[in-house]
Amino acid sequence: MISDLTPTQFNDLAEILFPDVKEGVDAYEAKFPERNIDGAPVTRFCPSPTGVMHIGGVFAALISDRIAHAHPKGVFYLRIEDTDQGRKIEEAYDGIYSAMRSFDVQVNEGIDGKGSYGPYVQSERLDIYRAFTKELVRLGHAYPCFSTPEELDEIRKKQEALKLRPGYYGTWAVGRKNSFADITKNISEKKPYVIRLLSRGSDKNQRKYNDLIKGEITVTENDQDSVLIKSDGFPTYHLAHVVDDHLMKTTLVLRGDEWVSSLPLHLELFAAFGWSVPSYAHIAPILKQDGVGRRKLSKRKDPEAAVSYYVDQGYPTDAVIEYLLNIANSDFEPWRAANLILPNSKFPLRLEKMSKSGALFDLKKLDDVSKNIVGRMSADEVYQHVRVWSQTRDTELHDLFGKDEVYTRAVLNIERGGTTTRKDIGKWNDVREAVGYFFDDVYADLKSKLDIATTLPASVTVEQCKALLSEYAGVYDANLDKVTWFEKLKEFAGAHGFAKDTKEFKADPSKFKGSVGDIAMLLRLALTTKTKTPDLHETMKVMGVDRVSARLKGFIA
RNA sequence: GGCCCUAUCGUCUAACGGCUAGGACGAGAGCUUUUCAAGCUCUAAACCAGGGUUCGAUUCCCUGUAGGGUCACCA
Repeated sequence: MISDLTPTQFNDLAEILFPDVKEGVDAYEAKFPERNIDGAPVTRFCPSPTGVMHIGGVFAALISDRIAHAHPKGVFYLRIEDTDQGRKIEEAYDGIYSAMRSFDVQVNEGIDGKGSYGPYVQSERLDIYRAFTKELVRLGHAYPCFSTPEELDEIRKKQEALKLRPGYYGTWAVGRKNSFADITKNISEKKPYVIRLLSRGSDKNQRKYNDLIKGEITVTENDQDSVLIKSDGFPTYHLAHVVDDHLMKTTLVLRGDEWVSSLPLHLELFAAFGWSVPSYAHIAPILKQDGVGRRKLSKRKDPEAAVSYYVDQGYPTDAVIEYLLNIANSDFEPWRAANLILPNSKFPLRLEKMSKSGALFDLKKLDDVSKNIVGRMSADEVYQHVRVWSQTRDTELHDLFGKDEVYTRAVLNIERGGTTTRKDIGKWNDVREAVGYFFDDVYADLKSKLDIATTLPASVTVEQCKALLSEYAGVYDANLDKVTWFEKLKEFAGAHGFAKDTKEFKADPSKFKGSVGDIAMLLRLALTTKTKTPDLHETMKVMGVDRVSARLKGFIA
């Protein structure tokens, strides 16, 4: 005997518990008909507004989006799960919406007022949950439970003492034993209560379930009378998930694999309602190395867990997306190499190729992916991105880039657009370091800290260097092509006792003050204050003869 | 602890039961008409352990070990 209550009593109970629920479940079923989408997948992303957006959330959203949109009529929607009134944070709602907008996932419903299967925020669906819970009570699948937290605690302690499985199940589910009279009395006395599932399952029954990522998994039947409606009237995740995904016609539930263990409960709930069950795909979490062990990327401990980190650092969204795609399906990289110009949305993502266990987040790899993406961008694209990024994050750089647009674009265009790709910029945060010296104010600042003697060949004095620089300023001709320019530079080197080429120098270093490479390095350092810069010839060309001349002569006081 | 899941270079991973276990990032060495980057060449680097099935096991099965998840009126 599962419950002492008769069907009639359950029916009465439903009315007593939910007297105000007028809209029957049939009305809701009629309101949300099957979608006319030719069997296309319907997926969703369901974050809770409890803090900053997590990179793992973007990962789940990305995969859900790509799987749905592999089909022309596929639907991917956003649903906000704010049933925990204690943990919710008002700002988090906007954080979710803006993250969805800035990472280019295509959200069809649940954002910007789109979609006709809403509301897409759970706190606005309370009447729906009440109607369906009423139905569950009426069917004898749920009951009110008046057990206090203290009583539940006591039950658990007894179970622990007896080395039994903890939980509210079977004979331990004392709320099941309440008579109809007890229940009505408690209600009339306004005792607080929750609504629990009246589970018909047994932990002795196991069966196989095919998860689209994990493959075949063993599920043990649920036998816990889990809470469906909390005492504050809000549903738990479990009830809300089942009702919403049924009503919104979800065909594939993609979620973190921490949910695998509650799959039996969800299966029982779908069965209790008599509904078909969606497919499930449980995603392994993104991990972080922590000492010897590894753990989930944590919002509190790891700055890179928050999506805002990538936006603030100035990673192009495509870089983050492609890195994540690569974690999802490792054959993304070869695909990208073979399809250089296709948007990554064309990549055929496969759930069954996803890893069953969590991957360690690798910032180095992200940087590499990002450098390749930035390297493929045109100077104009880089310019635009930096302008937008720097506006709120580096106003000095923003002003610098705004001052002389033509010059700045020329700077960014060095060694770009040809067959080679520069890989010195991976994120907009790198730009200041990479090209700042092109701007006179930044150069002046850097020069004041520069000790030109540090990289000199031992054979030359600082004064001789300064003289060389000054003299070269007089002979530099900005109109020469690269080959001729370098020929002239070699002659210049030779005229001052330096070897014209490296081999000659290496053959007998004692014969020279240095090689043409040393002259080039001296020029580079004087012009840029850096030892690592793009091609010197192009750099000088972009700087222009006046600037080059001024900088080279600037070392003589 | 119970239950579930996972296990290949440092990292992400590939390999119908069958060649010297492949690639990428990272590390190291080298090449080049100037530095760095890029590019090219090369090097080091892995099948968790033990049984079984099999002509043959990284792959299938069992056990162990390790790691992860979960056991809430949180999601």
